[in-house]
Amino acid sequence: MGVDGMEQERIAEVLAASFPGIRSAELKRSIMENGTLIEVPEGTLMMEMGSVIKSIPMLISGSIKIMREDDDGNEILIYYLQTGETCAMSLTCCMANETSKIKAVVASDVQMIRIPVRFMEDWMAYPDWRNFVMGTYRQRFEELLNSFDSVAFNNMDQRLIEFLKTKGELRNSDTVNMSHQEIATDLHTSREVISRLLKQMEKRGMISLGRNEVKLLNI
Amino acid sequence: MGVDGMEQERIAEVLAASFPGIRSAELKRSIMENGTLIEVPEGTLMMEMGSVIKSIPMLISGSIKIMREDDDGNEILIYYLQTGETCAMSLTCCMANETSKIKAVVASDVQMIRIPVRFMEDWMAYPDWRNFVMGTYRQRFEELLNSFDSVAFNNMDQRLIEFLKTKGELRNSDTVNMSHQEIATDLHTSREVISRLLKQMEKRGMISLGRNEVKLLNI
DNA sequence: GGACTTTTGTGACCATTGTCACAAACTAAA
DNA sequence: TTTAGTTTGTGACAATGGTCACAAAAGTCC
Repeated sequence: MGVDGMEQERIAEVLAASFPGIRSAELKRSIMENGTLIEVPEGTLMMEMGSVIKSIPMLISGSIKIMREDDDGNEILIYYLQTGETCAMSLTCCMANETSKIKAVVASDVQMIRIPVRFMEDWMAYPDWRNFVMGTYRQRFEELLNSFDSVAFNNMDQRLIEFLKTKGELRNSDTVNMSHQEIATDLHTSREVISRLLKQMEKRGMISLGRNEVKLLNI
Repeated sequence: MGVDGMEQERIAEVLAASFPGIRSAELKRSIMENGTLIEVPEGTLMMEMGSVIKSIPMLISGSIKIMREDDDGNEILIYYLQTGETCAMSLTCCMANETSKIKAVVASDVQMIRIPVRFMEDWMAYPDWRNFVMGTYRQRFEELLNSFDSVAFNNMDQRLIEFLKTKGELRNSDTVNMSHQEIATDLHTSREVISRLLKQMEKRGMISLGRNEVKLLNI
């Protein structure tokens, strides 16, 4: 068994660990044969708005930041993709041959299986794959709804609290290592607003501040 | 051939007219046998947040307003469903046995085929149905993204212009018959803000105003 | 240590939106 | 035609957030 064989074995392992819903032996084999296991370092731009989508990522570890951009270059965070998830945009766009409506950047070093889009159609015949795809849609739709809510109904202070909480949970840590400017960009506001709000929160004992660091205390 | 037979014939007709993507004879027959043709008058509350979804609507005529509500009863318009479309929420939720995350109200008298959710799983075996479902998802996701954009990046004046344009296109008319209060509710702002902005737009010759009426001129 | 860059803190001010108050215009019903 | 309810117009003011300006603090590189 050569290098390919070893890679296929590894794919089988990570599939079982990260995508437990995919059980059909035949589907697994097809994923093993046609998917590629790749690693992508933090900061890599994986997808730009308007770019054509040629492959579907199945995330094994790390996280990917999904953002929306407008014509003037303003951007705002929509949500993060994590282990066991995939990109809703990839799934639909490749079926309709549409271009991406979002931008994706690796938020922390990623391991993933990359699937060429041409298999999508065929694999829809497998109930496991259909459920995976439909489940992905449901989750993404719900997360997008939540982000929509947040922007529509909440003030910046509430949005900032939500953001810090989510970041903490995502990294499984009570420290968020970002500059005020980075946070401001994700929330699509200005650095000054974030600095002011963080200072307020510190005074109330909710967090403690350091350079490139927010420690979550009573949030 | 009794009443049922006549209803089935009507369903066959409207299917062909409004859902041209569904071609499989077998699938069509199943829809005819298991769907019900119903009419729902304007203003009917079709779905509340948190309610359990038991059927999928396939829209033949009219339109349905899809809204999001927060805990304090604030609400905001997400988008409208029209002929040939269906509700993304229904599709996913019924598969995952989840409750609705949105509220749906009939915006103008609706004719639709109602499908009990239990057929969803079976019908996914038909490529026509899968494509219909995936296409629905893509459209809904994109529209939700657009609404998100609008709230995230645009001021109220731009959002109001977009809203009026969309309303006009939807009803295929250059007159929007709504009170300022109704418009304000859809955009989740206050009546005064809308009154002021509309007055400005009238001064600039973009619209003309009447009681419960906005005429679109140079918008 | 000194020069430079990055990050944070903050005051001042403006624009947009939300809120309150009240009047005027219009409609419908008695 | 009163009367009551609905819709619209508008001024005043508050709250939030965006922008500008500038300084202080913390890190980096030599």
